[in-house]
Amino acid sequence: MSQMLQIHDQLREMILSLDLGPGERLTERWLESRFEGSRTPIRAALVRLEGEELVRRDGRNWIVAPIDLGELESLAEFRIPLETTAVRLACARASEADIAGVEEMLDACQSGAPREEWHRVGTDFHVEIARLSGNPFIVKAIAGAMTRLSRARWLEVWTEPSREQAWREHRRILGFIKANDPEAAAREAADHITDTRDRLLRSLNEDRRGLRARGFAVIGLR
Amino acid sequence: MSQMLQIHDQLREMILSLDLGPGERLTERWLESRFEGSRTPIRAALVRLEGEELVRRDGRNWIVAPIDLGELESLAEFRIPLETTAVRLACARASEADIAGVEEMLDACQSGAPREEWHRVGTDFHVEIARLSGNPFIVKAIAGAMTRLSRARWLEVWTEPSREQAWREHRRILGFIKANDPEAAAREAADHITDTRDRLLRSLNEDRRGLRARGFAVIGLR
DNA sequence: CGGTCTTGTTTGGGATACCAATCCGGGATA
DNA sequence: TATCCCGGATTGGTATCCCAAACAAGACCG
Repeated sequence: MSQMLQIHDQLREMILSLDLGPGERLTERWLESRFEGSRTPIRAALVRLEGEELVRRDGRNWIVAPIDLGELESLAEFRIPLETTAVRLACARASEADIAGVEEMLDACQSGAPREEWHRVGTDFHVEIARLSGNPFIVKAIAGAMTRLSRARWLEVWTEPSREQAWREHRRILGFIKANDPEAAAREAADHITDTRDRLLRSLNEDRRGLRARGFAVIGLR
Repeated sequence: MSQMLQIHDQLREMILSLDLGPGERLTERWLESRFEGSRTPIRAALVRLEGEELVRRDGRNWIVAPIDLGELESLAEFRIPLETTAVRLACARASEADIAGVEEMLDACQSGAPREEWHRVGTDFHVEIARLSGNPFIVKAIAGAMTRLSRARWLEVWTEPSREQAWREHRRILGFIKANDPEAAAREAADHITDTRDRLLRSLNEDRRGLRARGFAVIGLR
C-alpha cells in the first residue's frame, strides 16, 4: 500500500480514538518526524482527511477538527429519514444470509468485550444495515454520519443499563427486518436514533465538568 | 487564494462542463503545463477532487470519473427521503425573506436565458431548498447528489415542454412551502424527483446512439 | 513470420530545496 | 513599567529532483 494511505489510516485512527485532541494543531513537520515520511505523502493524507472533515484549516495551519456537540441534533435529524428508508429497503432486498451476517456481528460482542469493541460494533451496525438497502449513497451518507458521531460517543459515560438498552434496540430493528415488517422496523429505527441521541446528550450534560477537566472544548452543547 | 484552490476550481469546472470527457486520462505532467503550476498543488487538487468523486484512480493513473447512468435510480432513492424531510423542515423554519430569495432565483431564469443558466438554476434550486431546512448535513448531502447528477443532465435532450414542466414543479414545491403546507410540499418534492428521473432516463434512452457518437461510454443504462 | 525479450521513455510516488509569510520574543524607548 | 518595533526561527506553499514501476516499440530469436 502507498505510504500516503498508511499515513492517512494511522492519522485517522489517532483522531477518531481521541489520541489527538480535537482542535489540536498539527504541523507538517511534526507529522513528518512522527511518521518518518516526507511532507509529500503527509500533505496528501491531510488533504484527504480534510475531505472527510476530520482535519481542518485554521488560517494557514492544520488542526484536528473540533467536536461540535451542537451537531448532535442535526445529525439525528439527518439520520432518521435515511435510516428509516434504509430499513424499509432492507426488508425488500436483503437476503437471509445478509441478515444472518449482521446478527453474527451483534452476537460476537459479548458482555465481556472491551470497550473498543462495543464502540466499533455500535457504529458498524448502522452502516451494515444501510448496506442491506443496496443503495450506495445511503451507505456512504450513514457511514459519514457515524464517523462524525464517533468521537462524541467516546466521551459518553457508558452505564451498563444504557448499553443494554441500545443493544436491545439493535436486535429489535434487525428482528423486524427479518420478519419483513418494514413499517415496524422503520418506527423502531427512528425511535432508536432519537433515544441514543437523548442518552448521549444527557450523559454529556451530566459530565460537562469531567469533559472540561479532560481538556475538551465543549462547543455548542446546550 | 492559494494556487491549489484555483486549480481545483478550474479542473472541477472543466469536468462538470464535460470539457474533459468522463473516463479521460489525466496525467500530472499534462495538468502541469495546462495550469502552469508545479505538480505539488496539482496533486493536492487531484486528491481533493478524488474526495468529491469527480476524479478517480485507475491503477496508478488518474482519470476523470466516468458517468455511471446506473446510479440514477439509487440517486433518486437517496434524494427522496432527504428532500421530503428538507421541505418539511423548511415549512417550519424558513423565513419569508429566505423563501423570497429562492423565488427570485427562479424568476431570474427567463425563457431567453442560456442553457448554462437553466442548468445551474435547476441544480441550485434543490440545494437552496435544502438550505431552508437549516440542517447542514442535509445541505451537503443534496449538494453532493446534485453534483453527481450534473453531468448526466448535460447529456439530456432538453425539450421546451419538459423544461417548462420541471419549472412548474419547482414553483409548486416553493408555493406549498410558502403556504406552510409541509405534507403537500413533501408529496410534490417526491413526485418531482421521480418525474425528473424518468424524464432523464427516457431522454437518455432515446438518444443512446447520439451519446455514443459523442464518445460517451454509456455505463449502466438499462 | 510470429512471439518474446529488452531497452528506452514516461509516469506517478516520494524527498528535498527554497521562499514568503507569520509568529514570537527580546530589547530599546517613552 | 508598558509599549512598540525589529529580527530570527518556524511554518506552509511551491518547485524540482530522483527513483522504481509500467509501458511501448523495436530488435532478436525460434
